[in-house]
Order: sequence, then structure tokens, then C-alpha cells
Amino acid sequence: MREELEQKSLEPLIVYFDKLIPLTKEEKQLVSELFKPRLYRKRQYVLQEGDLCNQMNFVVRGCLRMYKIDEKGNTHIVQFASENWWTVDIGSFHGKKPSELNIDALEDTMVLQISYDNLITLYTKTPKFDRIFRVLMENSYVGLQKRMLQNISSTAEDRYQLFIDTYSHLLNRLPQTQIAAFLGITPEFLSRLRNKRVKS
Amino acid sequence: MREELEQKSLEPLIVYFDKLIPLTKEEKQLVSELFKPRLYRKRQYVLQEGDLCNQMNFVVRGCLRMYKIDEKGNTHIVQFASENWWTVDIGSFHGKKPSELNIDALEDTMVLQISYDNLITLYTKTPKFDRIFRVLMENSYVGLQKRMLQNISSTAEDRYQLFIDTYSHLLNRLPQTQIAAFLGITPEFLSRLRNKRVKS
DNA sequence: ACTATTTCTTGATGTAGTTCATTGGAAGGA
DNA sequence: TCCTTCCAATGAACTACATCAAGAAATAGT
Repeated sequence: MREELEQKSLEPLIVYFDKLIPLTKEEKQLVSELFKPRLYRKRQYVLQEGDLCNQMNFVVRGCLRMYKIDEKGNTHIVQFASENWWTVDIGSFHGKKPSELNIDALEDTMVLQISYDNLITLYTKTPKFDRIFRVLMENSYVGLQKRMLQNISSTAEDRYQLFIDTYSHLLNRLPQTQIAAFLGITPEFLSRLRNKRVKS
Repeated sequence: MREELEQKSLEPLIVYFDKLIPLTKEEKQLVSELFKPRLYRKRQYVLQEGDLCNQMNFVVRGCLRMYKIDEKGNTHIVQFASENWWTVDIGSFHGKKPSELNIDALEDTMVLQISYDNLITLYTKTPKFDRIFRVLMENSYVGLQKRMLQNISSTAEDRYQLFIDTYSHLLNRLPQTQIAAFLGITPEFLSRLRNKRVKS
């Protein structure tokens, strides 16, 4: 019974990999063994500042956020991770250093987790996963670079528009405070932006 | 004679790879065959907006910049690449899409280039390079994420201080206009910041 | 169903960073 | 060498966004 449920929750991940680079039966089996499902409740920490990030997370359903709290106590969101997205503090994960970031759940969230050691096992047993994760990293890098460029070259209004275009599925799922923390503006200013947009 | 020169210029790259993950003689040989040295003069384009980015570049000496020009005509620098750094528009390179970015030389610059096809050859012949480039991507991602966080959470002054800490070797090599374009502020404002810092 | 907490809105005022214009100095090309 | 082009500095006016404060609306917990 328990196993059946786990098998089921693993499906989205296997489909995800298989689309990137087709997997053999054995490789699928290996994924099933090395990734573990885990449920986080809303507001629960997945990773807390100061701890080592020892798990890589693939979101099956729900939504996580990764963020930093600055000296003034303000929250800055690095990334949202909803269905079929990954989240991990790569710096901490690979560098074996305490994380400066937090990850927590904005909704009740089901993830598939792989530990550092198991990921190394995965790489060692089937180098195909080196390639898969290289491609994953490349895609993430492109996305981050795009956001970086937006941030240094656009106004808050443009960035909000891009957010709407890019994350339409999250728009009505997230409180505006979280969207503001992602855009790098205050909730008050976001409210004014929205107000202005409605009028015109 | 020509070959000797090429062999010599390839050394820094082989050392670079070897430090990340030790290479066999054959792998070193393969690198020597697939990477080609090329010289760019100051102001020469390495990649021009609208073109396909078909080469990955490793800087042996000199300095390149990767940047975007926005609708208002302002330049925004994504990255400087000096000795032992890589530069490539990954989105264009892997997505086979015209680039929205430019790369040009801030100084006379020697690079080692590998074409897309040759990189695929490299991956195919020795999957170890999948791993090497996965690790490379991970490191780049961490750096970019750090900068992203700085940008959404810090003042221009803090970012300038971080630039000094991180890129001290470039500080006196680059005109302030370029540093300002990297920090995401106007040259005038950078000038004022510097002036203020000198006084205190 | 009630209360506590979080979220959104709006106003008044403050500030980091921009824009435009001008000047002087440094560097680079024939 | 002159001449052009690029680069840094500084003033004055302007704008995008922040801060603080306070009330209204929506959500969540019991």
C-alpha cells in the first residue's frame, strides 16, 4: 500500500527526466530507489539558514519559496518552486557550507527528495545523470540570467508585467507580499502599481 | 612553429580542467584538438546581438564583457570575463536561438574557443566532460545567484564595495563607465559614490 | 461564529539614484 | 603634433521607490 503510493508520487519526476533524456527501465528503477517523497505543511521549513542543505527537492504539488532575510529583516525571494520545479541551495549543497538561505512552504507541498550522497551514487552508477543535471543547470542558469538582466535594466512595473507573463499560474495563488518580495519592491508600492494599471 | 604556439596557449585550459577533475593523456589530447585559440582586438565583437552564439569562450588573457542594450540605448553588463573565465550566451548556444546579448573585447584578448558541434563531440567521446561542465555550471549558477541577491537587497554603495572585494584585479583595469554598467547605476552616480567614500 | 492575524490599500513625506548640461583632463589615431 | 574621441567630475532639477502610519478587508484558528 505504502509502496504503491510512493510509486505513484514518483511518476511526475520520471516523466520529467524521460522527456529531457529518455531513461531505461533500470534507470527509472534507480530513480525510484534514490528519491523519497516527503510532505511539508504550509509554513514548514525545508531548509533553515545556518543549516547544511543536504537535500535536493523536486516539487510534485504545492509551492515552496527560497529566500534570504537581510540585516534590516526584509525578505528577498530568490525563487518560487511549484509543480515540476527544483529547489536547492546549490552553494550549500555542493560546497558543504551552512546555507544563508531559507526554504519554506507557501502551501502544503509534496516533494521528491534526493540526498547529496544518493545523488553522487546516481551520478556514479549512471553518468547519464551528469548530462541530465548539466542540462537542468544550463536551463536554470538561463532563467536566472534573464531575471538578473530584467532587474538591472527595468522598472518595477516592467518586472511586474514580466512576472505576470512568466508566472501566470502563480499570480492568484500567492499573496502580493510574496510577489513584492520576489520583485524586490515593497508591498505598498506593488499595490500602487496594480492600482495604476487597473485605471489605464 | 604555429603548432607550438597553439600548444602553449592551450595550457591554461588544460590546467584548469585538470584541477577540477584530473584528465588522462587522451582527454588532454582531445581538448587540444577541439579548442582553437583566437585573438580579439579591443572593441572587436565576439558575439553580436541577433547572431547565433556558436562558440564557447575561455579567456586566456585580456578581458571580455557580455552585455545587453535596452530600448533606451543603455548598456547593461551581464558579466566580465578575464583570465580563466568562461563566456557564452548559454540560452543562444544551447537553444539555437539568435542572441539578445553582445560580447566584445575591452582589451586585446586571447580566447580558446570550442564550437557547439565540437562540444557535443567532446561530451560524446568522454562523458567525464558532462560532469566537468555540470560542475562549471553549478559554480556559475552560485555566483550569479549571489549577485542576484545582492542586487535585490543592497544599495549601490554596498554593491560597489562587493565589486571591489570580488573583482579587485579588474578595478583599475576597467573604466568607471563599465563598472557602473555592471552595477546597474549611472556613471555619474558611481562618481558621486566614490567621491563620498574618499571623504570618509 | 468569533477573534486574531495576516493582507491590502491609501496618504504624507523622505531618499537613493537619474537626467541633463557643462567643464576639464586623458588617451588614441593619422 | 594636433585633433578627435572618450572619460571623470560636479551642480540642479527630477522621479521611482521607500518609509511610516492607519484603517479596511480577507483568512485562518479554535
